[in-house]
Amino acid sequence: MRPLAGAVAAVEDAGGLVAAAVLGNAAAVVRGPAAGPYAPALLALREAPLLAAALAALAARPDVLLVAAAGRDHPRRAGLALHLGAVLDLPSVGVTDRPLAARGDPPGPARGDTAPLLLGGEEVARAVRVVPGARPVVASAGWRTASATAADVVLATTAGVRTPEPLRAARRVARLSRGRPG
DNA sequence: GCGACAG
DNA sequence: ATCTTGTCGC
Repeated sequence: MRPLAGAVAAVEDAGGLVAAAVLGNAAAVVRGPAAGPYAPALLALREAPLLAAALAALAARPDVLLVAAAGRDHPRRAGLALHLGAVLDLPSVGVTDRPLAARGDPPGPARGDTAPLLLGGEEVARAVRVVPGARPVVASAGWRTASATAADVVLATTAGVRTPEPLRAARRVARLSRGRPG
């Protein structure tokens, strides 16, 4: 799994979003209206269309897609990260600050320590300690990926900062093109 | 004041 | 998500 892509959406204004996707040095940005209002567990209905467009605008396809949203850690086991992977037919991983529906004990204090996050007795994500002393990150299993893989990807794309590099890059691109004409 | 459920 | 203030560590 070499090429890793990251995708995030930022708020442009009331009802408007800017979606950014990055793959190595390449980046794609798409701006447009949100497909719907924000509602917990229904994020895909709001951001999936624009994110899919941004990812489709990328010249190459990644081996794994990282999305700033939940994957299988979702009431219906189908968060935005899962939707995007399915629609684009790409293995995907979800990364969030906190679990949406899954529950579990916190991971150990050392970088690399992980703890399972369960939903109905099934492990759907893993709490990952990326930075010692900082809150763990949630690595959610996505489209065709297991939570262990999600945790591996998160650790492989981070060093001293909690957020995976592909997502940081995408967020930066999105914010830079926000608030401008075009 | 209470609770808090991705972004 | 986004904004802002304040504190801490390197």
